[in-house]
Amino acid sequence: MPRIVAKPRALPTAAPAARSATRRPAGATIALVQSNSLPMLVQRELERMILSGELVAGAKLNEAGVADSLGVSRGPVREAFRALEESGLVRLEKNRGVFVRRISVAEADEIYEVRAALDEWTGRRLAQSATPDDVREFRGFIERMERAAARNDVDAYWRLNFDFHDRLVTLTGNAKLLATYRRLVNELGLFRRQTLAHSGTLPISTREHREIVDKIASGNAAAAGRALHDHVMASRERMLKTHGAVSVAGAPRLLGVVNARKQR
Amino acid sequence: MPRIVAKPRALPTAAPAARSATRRPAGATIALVQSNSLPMLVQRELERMILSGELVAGAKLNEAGVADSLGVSRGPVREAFRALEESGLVRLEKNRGVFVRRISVAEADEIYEVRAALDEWTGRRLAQSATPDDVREFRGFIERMERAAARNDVDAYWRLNFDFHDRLVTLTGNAKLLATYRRLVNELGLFRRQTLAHSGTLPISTREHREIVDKIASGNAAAAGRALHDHVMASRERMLKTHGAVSVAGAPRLLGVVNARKQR
DNA sequence: CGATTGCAGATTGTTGACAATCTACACCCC
DNA sequence: GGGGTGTAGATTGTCAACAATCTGCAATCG
Repeated sequence: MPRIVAKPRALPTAAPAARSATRRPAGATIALVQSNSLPMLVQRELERMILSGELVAGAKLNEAGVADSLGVSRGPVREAFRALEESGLVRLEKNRGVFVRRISVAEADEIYEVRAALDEWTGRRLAQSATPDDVREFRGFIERMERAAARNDVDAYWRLNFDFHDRLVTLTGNAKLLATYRRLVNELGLFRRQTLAHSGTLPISTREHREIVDKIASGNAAAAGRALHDHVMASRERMLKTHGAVSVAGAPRLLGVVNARKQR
Repeated sequence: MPRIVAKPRALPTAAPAARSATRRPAGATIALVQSNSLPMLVQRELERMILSGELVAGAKLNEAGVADSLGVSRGPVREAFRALEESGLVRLEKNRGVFVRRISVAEADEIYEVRAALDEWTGRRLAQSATPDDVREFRGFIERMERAAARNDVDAYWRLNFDFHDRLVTLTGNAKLLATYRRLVNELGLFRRQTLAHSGTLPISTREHREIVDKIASGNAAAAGRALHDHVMASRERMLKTHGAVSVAGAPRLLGVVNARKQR
């Protein structure tokens, strides 16, 4: 198993500043150090590392190692680990260590279903509350996604897709929904071995996106909700296909789930 | 503000057992002490105290105090605090302390909306996957709820209602959905100043519950989803009413939310 | 008399050290 | 030679002490 060392200068520019505390750069960040404790900083840095793929799923996180590389002691690191465990990004095994969580196909499948439910609600809400400006912004996203798809830039497409969906949920104005949604997407991020990697599916995804925005713009709540729901479930199907899992036969939406109990 | 002291013998029966570790009762729990670290125990105990109302919203939690009363040092307590913060039950203020979170009406409102989305999905799924045994179990719940309502036992009713809904989500077989649902309900629990307190609404709630089970039993996914969605939104309305908040005029379902943006 | 400043006590943030546990490797016995 | 056993090293769990920060009160000055 690969011993995790983490970049030596991951956070050292921030840590000393927080420690000396007496002298701060200038009239700069006054309330910034207020809300940022050491455990918070460590948590955020580890989260960044995990979500960026710098720390792969299954990797072991060494307490002392992380503490050293970040220039803090083990206490704050342990606190950060607890928070990350609760947010679902790492798994704690008593006396064994902490590991970046590995999401199984079955679990990813579950997450997709929950996401579909949240996104359907998002679509319904936006169909009623979205302003013309909002719609213009969404169309801007789609335009950029089309350009990215045209030049087969999967990375850029992925990022735009991420931002597009995040923005949709944000504009519902429901902070709790956004927090819930982001937690799920983060966990799903642990799983993405480039699900929509092969650029063949990009045009399909783009068409679905356009459908979503059109339905939102039309003000038809039910239709917009259905469009978003189906889009997420279609993504789920694409995921299942690329992972060779036996997809439930039939239509992707609420069919063929007779023995759902089994998937525990 | 009331200084929290917590019951002196809150956990001491468990703590020493975990510490001496050499001698365990009998051939009893071998793998139990394996998975239960001190921070986990503290977290669970504090969670229980908060959800049971033993610690009221807004109360300050003293690190040393909690550590003393639970017979551990401050380290595990701090780790438990971090986990509880991430799960949304407490709020950490740097250099000020940790406080049991206080949920505003606006936030509770948001949570109800997210819950409605999840419950709608739950209803749809159960309409397709629930077995006759499941339906019988649900009807059992309703029967008991009716009896509790008949004798105006609001506490018993509340507990049954809680278990009923939890069981619904559990039987979908989607663990991630269940975890997400419970997190939201926990946070909502911080808010319950007996929303359905006055027993007048009990018959209404019961009628809605029967509707839900009937629709699930009928196998009509869309109708079951709608029944659960509407039930949650009706609960939301009852909550808003008892808190004197200005409920959005009009039908409770997806109407009159023209300026949703403002509720941030 | 009101506002500000300084101080004392209490509380939180962080650290390093010690104890318990696990892992891996070498050794021994059959 | 194979399987079990014991020990050394490394890693995690827990703790107590030190440093930094905050809160409340009292004294002082305008």
